[in-house]
Amino acid sequence: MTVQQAKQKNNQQQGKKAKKPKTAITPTRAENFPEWYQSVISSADMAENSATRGCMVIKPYGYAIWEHFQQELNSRIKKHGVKNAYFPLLIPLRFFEKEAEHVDGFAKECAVVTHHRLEPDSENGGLKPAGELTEPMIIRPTSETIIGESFSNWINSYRDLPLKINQWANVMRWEMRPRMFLRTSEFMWQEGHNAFATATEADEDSRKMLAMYEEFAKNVMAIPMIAGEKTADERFPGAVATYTIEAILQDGKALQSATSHNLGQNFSTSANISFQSQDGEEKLAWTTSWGMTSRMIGAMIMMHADDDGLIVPPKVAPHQVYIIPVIHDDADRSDILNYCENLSKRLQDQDIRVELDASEKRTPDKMWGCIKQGVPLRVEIGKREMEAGNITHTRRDIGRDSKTTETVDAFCGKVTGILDDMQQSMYDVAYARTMSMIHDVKTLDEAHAFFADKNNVGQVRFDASLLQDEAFADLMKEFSVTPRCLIFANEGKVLVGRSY
RNA sequence: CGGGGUGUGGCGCAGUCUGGUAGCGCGCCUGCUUUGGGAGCAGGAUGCCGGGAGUUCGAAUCUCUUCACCCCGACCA
Repeated sequence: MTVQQAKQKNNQQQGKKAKKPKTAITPTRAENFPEWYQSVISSADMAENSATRGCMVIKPYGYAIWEHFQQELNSRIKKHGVKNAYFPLLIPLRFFEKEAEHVDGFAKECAVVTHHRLEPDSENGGLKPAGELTEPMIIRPTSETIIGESFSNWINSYRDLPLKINQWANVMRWEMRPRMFLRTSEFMWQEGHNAFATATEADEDSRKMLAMYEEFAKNVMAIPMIAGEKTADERFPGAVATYTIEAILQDGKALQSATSHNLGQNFSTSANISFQSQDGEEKLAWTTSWGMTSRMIGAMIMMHADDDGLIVPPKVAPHQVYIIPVIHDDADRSDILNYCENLSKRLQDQDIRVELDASEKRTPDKMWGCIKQGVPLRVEIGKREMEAGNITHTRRDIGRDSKTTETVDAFCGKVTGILDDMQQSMYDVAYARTMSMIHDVKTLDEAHAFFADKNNVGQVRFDASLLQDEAFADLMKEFSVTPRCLIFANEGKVLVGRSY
């Protein structure tokens, strides 16, 4: 049975019992998508808003997902010959001022550090800033300028190129409208910065890193992406070209999920990243930068989660298998727990991330907790299973229709396969939905008609030449849609729609 | 930063118009019965009603002022 069929069947069954099936998350996606999103996060215990304005606390379960994410992405980055390093959080204002377009793009959202000391404030009994800095610092919104400073020191000869450096870091952009994972004032990411001797190499590199992100999104996060190039208006400030992968979420809005920029010689000019070429000539390097952020966790939620909460792709799931002992009679407790322990060890030996819930919580609470946290495989073990040498397991993405009871040996033999199937199936479902949300139109009138009908969700795709049409500006304004990208896979076509 | 909304036990809300002992549901704790898709009964704990200033004999309630969060725009990974 496919996931769609299973879900359909599930819905039909629930439909018979009650008009409105009980869901773990309220409101449902259909009722209120933004609130549903928040509720999924808190129900899964992933993160919460912090006392610090615009910032969030990533709780252990959410952070564990991020750690698997990092691990997978980091190994891919290294395979591209990139080395990790770390640069300062604070950037002297004068470095930041060097690249004019860059300043225009980020100035409005920079946090500025102006003092280096606190002293008692006699007026209110608290503390006040003192020790004004001779030169203000900004908290990095991105690090092109400060890394450029280092690159100008590190790069002297064509022999020093290419130079490929990545850092895992937090950055700060003073956001007006924060949303957990999607847009917070402080967020975590990796930012790669590469330098080359030629323009061709730089452009190839920025496309290659985008392809890496696309592959990562597909195979690790099970998220299909629309890869393409940003239009000039949507470009990174200071870039010659910006390449992007866009996810189309369940509500039809697009989410820019990672970007890779060909910076040309803009930053090497302002930071003076120059080298002596083979023929002894002084030349400016060609640089790229590329980043993917904790926003991707938000994409994962909005792509995969359902009205019962989170569904985590097995590749990044903190617990891939969750074992719930079902204990009726205290006399069986230690036997059942031992049985569960044995299974847990066998799964660990297969490098499966397994969690055994031996807590005092009631069984149904454990089950719903497991569902809301989106654990891929739930295993229930009671006296019945134990005595028959069995276990019962259920896949999170399919639900109760996937409930299977079989022997421990049979399960251990195929658990890896089940997880792989689920990973693939999550992608397939997401891919089908993404494609169903892209609507081809021939004219701007057709696009207008599409967005004017409130029943329509998704994005439109049309000939990129229409972007020059005056009516396009009106379309953008009326429906707050923007060109998401010039689609690589559909040459000459642009994707247009609402976005986060 | 503009327009709208909301701040009341851990969470969700009522009470505010018309000032007069702070309430409900869920959760939490204790006990018993339960336990395979959100258990039942009984008892119990938890609030400077977002902060500050006023008006008043008296303020969750009226006035002013601040702060935070949510939704819609503009901006953005």
